[in-house]
Amino acid sequence: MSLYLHDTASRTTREFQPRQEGLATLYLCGATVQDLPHVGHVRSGLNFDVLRRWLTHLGYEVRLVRNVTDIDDKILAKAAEAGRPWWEWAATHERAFEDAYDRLGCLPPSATPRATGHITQMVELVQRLIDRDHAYAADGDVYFSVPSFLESYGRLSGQRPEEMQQAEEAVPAGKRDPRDFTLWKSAKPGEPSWPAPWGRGRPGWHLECSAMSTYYLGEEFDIHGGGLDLVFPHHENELAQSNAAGDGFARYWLHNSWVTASGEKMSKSLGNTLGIAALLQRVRPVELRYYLVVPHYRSTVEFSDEGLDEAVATFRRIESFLHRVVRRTGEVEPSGVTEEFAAAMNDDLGTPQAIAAVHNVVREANSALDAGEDDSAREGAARVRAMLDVFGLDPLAPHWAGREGASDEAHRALSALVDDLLEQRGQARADRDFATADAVRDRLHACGIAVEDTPDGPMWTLKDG
RNA sequence: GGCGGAGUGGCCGAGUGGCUCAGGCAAGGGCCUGCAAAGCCCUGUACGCGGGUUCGAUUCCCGCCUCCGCCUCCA
Repeated sequence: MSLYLHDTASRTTREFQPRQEGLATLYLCGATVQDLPHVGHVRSGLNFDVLRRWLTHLGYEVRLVRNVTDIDDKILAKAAEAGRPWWEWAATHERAFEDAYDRLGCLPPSATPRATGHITQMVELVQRLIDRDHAYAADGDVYFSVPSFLESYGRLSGQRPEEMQQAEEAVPAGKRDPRDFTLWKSAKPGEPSWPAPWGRGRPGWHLECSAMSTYYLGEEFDIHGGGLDLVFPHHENELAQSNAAGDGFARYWLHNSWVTASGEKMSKSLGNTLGIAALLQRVRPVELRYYLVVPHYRSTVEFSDEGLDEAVATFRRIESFLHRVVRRTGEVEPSGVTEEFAAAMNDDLGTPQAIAAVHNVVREANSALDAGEDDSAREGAARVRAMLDVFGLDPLAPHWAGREGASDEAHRALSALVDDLLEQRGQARADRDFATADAVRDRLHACGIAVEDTPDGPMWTLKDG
């Protein structure tokens, strides 16, 4: 059973065959660090984090490079507007993105290269394109010549070059063809610039990804990922410039769909974005991750509070199952995933079916637990942990366990107090003094502590939200 | 105008030419429980509209409607 992935370029689901046995190389278009991250940005990072985890599970060594675009028009404009240095603006937002990825449990990529750190590689690439007559300099700007590469331009996005609508009104003087795109922008007064054979300037948007992906992963690598909105023009242009320069470039193109709000794509320009920080006031990071990671990566997620609440309830069902097993029978280590789960994941990352497989195990193991079949319940829990780990959602994994805020000392103190109260309640129950017993429970509840009676005795948890 | 995606039971969301058509949430009934919670069991006659192909279509084909995206910065 092998992995199949939907490749945007061929519009088919193809068997994944890495360039090199046992090694999977991935390049993911990360953020332009011009603003704070919203759910949509993070979904992309999360979707590819799950792919990376699945590839790892399948035994691949994974090299994942996720870039940081830290120089572009909007960064310069927004920084100027705020009266801050552009590099500080970029660094500030880069940290916000890193923090969001980390809180949501994304494994760190192998590298997170910045555009500004790879000007040399970009200049080299532009020179190669000029040498091959696929690019030309005009007044310090350098453009990629689309007509010079017509035979395959448009292949990725399915656009025909002759059908492309032109933004005629804004065609710069130096462009020979309106479809040509900028590789290098000549320096403007007050803007950052770097030296180049055509004069000082800064890179165009698409250039960095071609330069950095091949620098880290080789002239041909396995998977190039990003949001669906990058297919055109960003990825089309990357592909064109890399192929034109003679590089094989990406062998599979994967694109995640986006998060919408009220039916519309969430984007900065529409102003309908949902910030990560605000959402994490409402739900725990692991719960937000569940919400974003379970829908298929190529399906649109229509964000809704109800949907988020449902995800929270569903995740807690799985989580409380694991806690029940551990409490009853002791620590459980992850074992393997079920066949149903693996089959779903191998079919273009069928996360919805895969999570259904998890639920099936949870239900059966819950029954086993009720029936006192501890071994069977433990086996289920071990599988559930393994499967959740592929989603980055194992509540017992170090990343999530013990992250609930309280320090160990505070937790110990609280635990002692609560246990004391629960003992009083237990005595009252034994005396069939239920008024007192319920009063204790109500009191704890008012303090934010939920108490549940189980066959193994009372269990308490901190309520959140 | 060009290219692409989507419309499934109260809701979210898979999937398939017919056989009981995932899973979750919500709802109702039951078991368990002092109560509550959790858990387990049972309950849903769905596939945008109109044609066609077929013994049989939600699933294939044609047309239509609606929504969304890309073609300009965008995860």
